Amino acid sequence: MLELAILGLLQETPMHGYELRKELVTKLGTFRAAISYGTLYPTLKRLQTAGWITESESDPTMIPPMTSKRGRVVYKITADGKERFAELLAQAGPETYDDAGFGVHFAFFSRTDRATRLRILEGRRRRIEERREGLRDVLSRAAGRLDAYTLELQRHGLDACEREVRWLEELITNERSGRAPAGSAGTIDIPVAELPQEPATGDAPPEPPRPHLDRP
Amino acid sequence: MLELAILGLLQETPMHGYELRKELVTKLGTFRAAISYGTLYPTLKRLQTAGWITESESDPTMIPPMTSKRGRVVYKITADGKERFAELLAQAGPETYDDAGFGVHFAFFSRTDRATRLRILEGRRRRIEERREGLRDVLSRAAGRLDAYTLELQRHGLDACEREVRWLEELITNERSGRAPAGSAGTIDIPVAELPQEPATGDAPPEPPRPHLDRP
DNA sequence: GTTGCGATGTATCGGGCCGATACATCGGAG
DNA sequence: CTCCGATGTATCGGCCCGATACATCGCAAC
Repeated sequence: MLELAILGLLQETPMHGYELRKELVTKLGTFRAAISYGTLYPTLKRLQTAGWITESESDPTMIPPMTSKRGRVVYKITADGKERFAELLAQAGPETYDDAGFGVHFAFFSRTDRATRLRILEGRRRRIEERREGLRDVLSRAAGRLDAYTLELQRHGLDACEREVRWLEELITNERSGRAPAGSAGTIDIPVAELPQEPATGDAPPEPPRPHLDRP
Repeated sequence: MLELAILGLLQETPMHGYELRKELVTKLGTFRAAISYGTLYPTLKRLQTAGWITESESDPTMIPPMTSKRGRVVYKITADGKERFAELLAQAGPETYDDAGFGVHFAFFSRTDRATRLRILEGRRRRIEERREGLRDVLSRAAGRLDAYTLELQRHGLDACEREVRWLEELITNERSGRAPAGSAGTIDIPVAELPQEPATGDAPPEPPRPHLDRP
């Protein structure tokens, strides 16, 4: 999970740990609270051992407008790492559909082919629908067994589920009709040379037309 | 966290692991996915070592209509355990306000005094408001830096935050005016003898009048 | 000037929790 | 009679978190 996120961010540009964490927070905001350094550094070490990334001392190719004055340990993705990233992006297991996993995958949707995007969106919907059915069961069957507060909690959970299903449905419809989400912005403003643009599983490249999505 | 949940459920009635897990799932549904046995059993062992609960072989005082035919290891809360539960219920640290922690505390609100309920509700609101502000920052400041999908993810997260804040606000208002939540049901239908009704921190007992809460 | 503080930056440790896995038993359907 | 699904207890490896400990830089206050 974190592996995918790190590989994805390092594919945009090399970074050191601190920057990485900040990017992780802003990009995966809601679904993944903070990402502790106690997770980040061991993971970086793991990725290094596996050969997906390399470590280099404060390289001078740093973009000047970046806040970091003098990087200590800069991490950079390797060719193998890019392969690994593509592999992780395309595959969708059960962990792809839980809150954290879905969030990470979704955050990289602009680099995922449409078929995979649809597969993930539908898998996530299925998952949430199951949760929703469970809550409906509790609310109808066990209504008398539970106190008012517990019921209110379930109701709130049910509400959130229904809302997410509707959101997913909208996204799925848009995908099918070949539109990107609401987006006021386009792709990422990084040197294209960084991205070899390997066609993941042979599909049209992401970021199609993109009109708008009716949201109140 | 799990400690509080287990103690709370065992205060209602003695149970064995399997039952405990099922109750855990239905009562804490949304906020806490499944609770693996790989978590449950070690925790039970820990609680036992600490002296909060005791283990007894298949006791005959089992309620017949219960699904379990023949309990193997039945766990029962001790007097110390009840004290511990009250202590955990009343105290509110930072972990009380994350998703899991809040869910567990909320699920036991009918056994929490009003002052504590308000404290927790407000703490949670504060937490979500911070998350919301973070998302607003990202959406306004970093709008051009992120791709359409990432933006959509943030928007959805922001939406969920705003909704939860409104929900909390409603609950807080209700608490202040001495009402329970929407609830169509009252308290739990367990023998009152099980609950010594110790006044946690000296406050009026929960479950006041309870009219309704206007939800669409 | 120097002192001290907040942001930047790297790293480890203990512990909670999860998913996978392995068993064993019981009631009932085929 | 046999197999299957629900019930039931338990462990293991591994991810991830919070707390903690350092060290350095730029800057503002005194």
